[in-house]
Amino acid sequence: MKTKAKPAGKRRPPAGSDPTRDKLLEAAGPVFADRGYDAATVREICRRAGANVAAVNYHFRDKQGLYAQVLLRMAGEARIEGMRAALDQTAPPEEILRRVIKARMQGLGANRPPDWHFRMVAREFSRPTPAMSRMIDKVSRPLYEGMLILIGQIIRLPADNEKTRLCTYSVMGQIMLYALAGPILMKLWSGLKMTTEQMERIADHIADFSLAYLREMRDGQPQLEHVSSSRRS
Amino acid sequence: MKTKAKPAGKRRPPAGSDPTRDKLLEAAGPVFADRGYDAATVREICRRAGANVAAVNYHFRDKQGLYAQVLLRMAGEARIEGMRAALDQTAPPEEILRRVIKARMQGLGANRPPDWHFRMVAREFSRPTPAMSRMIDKVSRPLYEGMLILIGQIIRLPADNEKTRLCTYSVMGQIMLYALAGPILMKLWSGLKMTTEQMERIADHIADFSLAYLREMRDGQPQLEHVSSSRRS
DNA sequence: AACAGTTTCAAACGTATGTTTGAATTTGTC
DNA sequence: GACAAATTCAAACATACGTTTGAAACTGTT
Repeated sequence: MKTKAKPAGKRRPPAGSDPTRDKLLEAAGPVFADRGYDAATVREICRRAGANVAAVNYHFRDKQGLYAQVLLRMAGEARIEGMRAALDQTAPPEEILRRVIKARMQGLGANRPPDWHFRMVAREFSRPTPAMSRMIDKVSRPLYEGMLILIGQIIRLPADNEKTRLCTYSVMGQIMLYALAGPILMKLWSGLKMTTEQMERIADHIADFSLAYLREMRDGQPQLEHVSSSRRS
Repeated sequence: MKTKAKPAGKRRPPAGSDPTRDKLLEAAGPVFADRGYDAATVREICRRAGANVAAVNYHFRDKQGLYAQVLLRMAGEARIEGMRAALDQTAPPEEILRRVIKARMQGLGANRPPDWHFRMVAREFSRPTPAMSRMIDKVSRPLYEGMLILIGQIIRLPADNEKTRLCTYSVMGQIMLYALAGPILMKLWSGLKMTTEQMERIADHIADFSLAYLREMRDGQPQLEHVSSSRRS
């Protein structure tokens, strides 16, 4: 006999708020991010939420169900739609690259997700979970592939060329540093506030830093002669 | 009455090998990396090592002691001494930068640490542990600061200038992508084998990618006029 | 106020964990 | 082989975990 679940709700109007359920979701995010799914305990989550441990089963069926909702909620709050939109625009490739970088970095500015999002994503690198992997894959693979095409357009190489991939990784690495280790970088450099203006500046820096090389690649600068010849293959 | 610990050893000669202890350390690394300290269980580690659960207490006093030794061992196997050496060399700054990058990327090549090292480091971002933080700080802070000075020399700005920091982060981000997400990148791009030759090539790419911008900064290219004027302040 | 549906609660349940304990086994020295 | 130290073992211990359970409390409708 499975746990008594929350009924579909027929007698009461769909409640605009479900305070206990919301409090559980709020509390669960940071706990899962800190401790990972296995070591996160229902009791700790409920302690933080001010709820009874059975509430998890009532509202979410079980711990797994709570985790899934936390991920869903997190995906909904991810600030990367702007990258998608920027990639879809019609503009010179260099300009699109700048906009993509800006969109991403703006998602890390004043209105960035809470720190526990950073930690949750980092955890994915250490222990991929199916639920999390699906979420990240669904969100980030199209972006990755879009970037390959974009960088390829700028340097006039196919998207699957080694150089295109390496350049894409170089751009992504710069972005990911902030996306992944933002809070840590802020500790390392007290001047890093990740304000909206600062992230704007950083985005411009990353774009400029990257475009310096990408333009050389495109223009076949003398020091890149060997690459220039391999471009025809 | 605390756990009966492994004696200092007086009657037997210092054993060249301590098979159970070694097996525990071998087994513990991946388990701690996969599950984190809290969720990693002594029983799982002992199951993998083919040892009795009390062996952890006997050889390492407790779970914490085992973890500490795993970290120590891991630090010993870190392949970043080459970066330190390269930073200390006397050569043109650009050449040193290339060598530093090469040294680091070579540490990720054919003889790179086992995958669980990557996972262990990633976990540090999601949940810093004092022991791990000390280890990483001791190892990486001097490198970080050395890089700031080096980049500053190349672009002729002070080490604590914002631009110097941003450039340093841009270089580090590119490196860290492979250092942190190497195994994941290999899944994403089947052509990435992380062989010694390939990592050599990637290192050269990162150096070239970065130096394109750094040279512009140093030479005060026309599109960077505003930066050119702020260099005097 | 009665009623029925919903939500919360405390205790119980079955299972798991790190550590301790005392005995058995192993090992090296004489 | 005797002996003592070292190592391993299984069971016990105290604690903790996610889930279940039945009752109490709450809530909205009539």
